[in-house]
Amino acid sequence: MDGKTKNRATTAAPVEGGRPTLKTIAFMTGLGVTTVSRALKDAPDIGAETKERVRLVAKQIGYQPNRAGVRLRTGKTNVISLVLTLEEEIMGITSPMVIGITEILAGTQYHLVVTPYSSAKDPLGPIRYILDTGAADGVIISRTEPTDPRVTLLTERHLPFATHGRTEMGLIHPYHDFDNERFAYEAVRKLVDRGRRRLVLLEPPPNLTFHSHMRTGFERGVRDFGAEAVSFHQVNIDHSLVAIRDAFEKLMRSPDAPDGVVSGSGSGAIALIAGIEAAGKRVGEDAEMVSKVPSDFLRWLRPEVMTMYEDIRIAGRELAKAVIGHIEGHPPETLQSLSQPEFQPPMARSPRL
Amino acid sequence: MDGKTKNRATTAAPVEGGRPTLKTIAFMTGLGVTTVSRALKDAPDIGAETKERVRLVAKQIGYQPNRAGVRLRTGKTNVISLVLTLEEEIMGITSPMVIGITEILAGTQYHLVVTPYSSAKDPLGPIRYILDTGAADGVIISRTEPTDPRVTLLTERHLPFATHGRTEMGLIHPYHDFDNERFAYEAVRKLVDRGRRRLVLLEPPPNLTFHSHMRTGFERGVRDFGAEAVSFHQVNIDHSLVAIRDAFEKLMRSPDAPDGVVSGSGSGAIALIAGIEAAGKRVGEDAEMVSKVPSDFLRWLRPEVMTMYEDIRIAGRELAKAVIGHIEGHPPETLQSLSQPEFQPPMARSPRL
DNA sequence: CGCGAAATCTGTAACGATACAGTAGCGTTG
DNA sequence: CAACGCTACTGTATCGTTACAGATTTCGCG
Repeated sequence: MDGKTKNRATTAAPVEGGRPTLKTIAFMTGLGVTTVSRALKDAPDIGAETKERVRLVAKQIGYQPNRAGVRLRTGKTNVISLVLTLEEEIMGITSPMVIGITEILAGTQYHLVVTPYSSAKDPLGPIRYILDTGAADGVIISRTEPTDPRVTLLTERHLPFATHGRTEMGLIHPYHDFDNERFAYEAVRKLVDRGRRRLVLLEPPPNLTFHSHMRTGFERGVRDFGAEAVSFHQVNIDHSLVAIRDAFEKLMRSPDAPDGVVSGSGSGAIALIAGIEAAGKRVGEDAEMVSKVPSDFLRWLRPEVMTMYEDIRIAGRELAKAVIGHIEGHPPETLQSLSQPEFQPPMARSPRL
Repeated sequence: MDGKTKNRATTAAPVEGGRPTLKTIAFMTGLGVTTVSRALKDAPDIGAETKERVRLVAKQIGYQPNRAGVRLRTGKTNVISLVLTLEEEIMGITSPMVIGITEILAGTQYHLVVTPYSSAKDPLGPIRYILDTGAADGVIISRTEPTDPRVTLLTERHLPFATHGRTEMGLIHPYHDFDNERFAYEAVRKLVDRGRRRLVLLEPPPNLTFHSHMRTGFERGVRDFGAEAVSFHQVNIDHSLVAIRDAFEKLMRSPDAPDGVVSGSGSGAIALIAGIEAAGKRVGEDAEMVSKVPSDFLRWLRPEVMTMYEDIRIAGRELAKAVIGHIEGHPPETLQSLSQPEFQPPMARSPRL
């Protein structure tokens, strides 16, 4: 047919109707597939005008690279995996976490895949799966432990990740954390300011890193502000609400009963309140309470409890930014963040009523 | 070298160390790549013994098909996409939903990808994206509307999906729903049983299908049990807690004040309680309340509120099963489920204290 | 005028899987 | 015994992309 035009776009006109590929653009521009590919990546050996032309056509026809093609060829999955325990949390912190992560990923080519693992018996399972199958370019993990085998494994195998919570392995890696030490310290200050002296802490489970953070803050506060720590290790925030309530009711009925409580979780606080009331006492009178919360229900329903808000959505955002930074090769020490607790102001009453 | 053995496994010995592929198995068994592929899918034209041998080797070396390879060749993504609004819900129903879905997917080859869309302005955005890029084999959507353009689009384009909530388009499709009509009806019964007569409903936003379900149940209850409906349409469960509280406080201060409340959401209930109390009245005395809840916080903190539990985790499971069923070609009418409300028993007090 | 370098562009092979169109071997049948 | 059909297996092409190793053209410069 046309003997003049070099037979570019190798085989023939691409089948119409389907989704556009590099071949489509190659055909439309009269360029080679390789050129188009390189033009779209802004490679240095492609002419400026050509790049412009390719970009224009690509945008016009709504070209989007085929993820499977890229993944097969390069190994890049463009996937971030959020690894979760199925058992995780009564009071969904997963919700805002997922939302926060996707907010960041929405501006990128990354997709979020949720990878669960059942029961604490095999936390390495999903990590191994991701490593073995190359399922993701980066991983976000939570419930971080001081010596966390997942962190070890991911580091060894050079898979980028970010942890919600810190580790204590002398290993610098991306993380986001809430300053739980500071929270507990300030909580104690608040209670002492209000005349409370005999304090208890409903602590995180001992295996997680922020257990010691919170304990440290609590104990430092108790020392600095001249209070007294009442022992309460029978339960932690991972226990059922019923277990927490029962244990705390018992404590409140005993001669050791505290007059101030710091709760490491919002749902734990609910159980503590129930325990106090089951013992026939009143929150805000017989005992005052400060709790870390992921929402503001408690503030609405029990304004007498002082709360510090931990914004999980922001945590999700920070974690997403951190993994991506890690993937892009930024040094891990620049990918760490710690968010500071702030007391929530008392509930605003509507001014106009 | 060995002239006798036919040169099977086409090129040469696969590079060691990497992850096993069909080629690896082909090399190990001395079969062709095609044979291995077909053996693993239990194709009828492969000998029983050969299949056995291939399966054994595959299991031994931990073969897992490369998702990108499959996806590129067949178009099957093995992905289910959960489409969410970023703004969605204060009280995370996303958490248990995600958990429920992954519980089901864990037993399959499917991965869960969370695809968000910002603001209600473009609910079709993510759907189009998935359709255009072939990003998933199936989709789960929520906040379903009576005439839902997403459902129309997905149906037209034959992409399997399941909706959380029903539609009213004369179109049979997979869904899971909570029986909100029944909930409201039974809620009214409960209130009337306790001597309440002037009732209000805090309703879902009018654009969602379950708005009319809940209203219908409410109104039918009001008729059947001889109560009276007090108008309260200024706000719905999508409004801010502050807005709900203020509106309800106003109502409670007016001569029209109701003595019974049905709340379509747990967080809404919290705002209603605040409204009642802001008006100087008491929940359980001046007005009684029944609420649908996704957790049991309310029961712990405000046992005077009667609650019906909607198990979102189960919804997640049902939806996952439904999409997969749809993908596998089961008729949609067999992929519909409706979960029945149940009153929650009053909080169990610990017997041993 | 010839030659090398620079600037652009290109074809081929490969990633791992599968659809498709075979082929080889063997027993049956007229 | 030729033709046929069946069983069991195989090679090739292909999905969309990119790495790599050219190829072509232009231009400066001796």
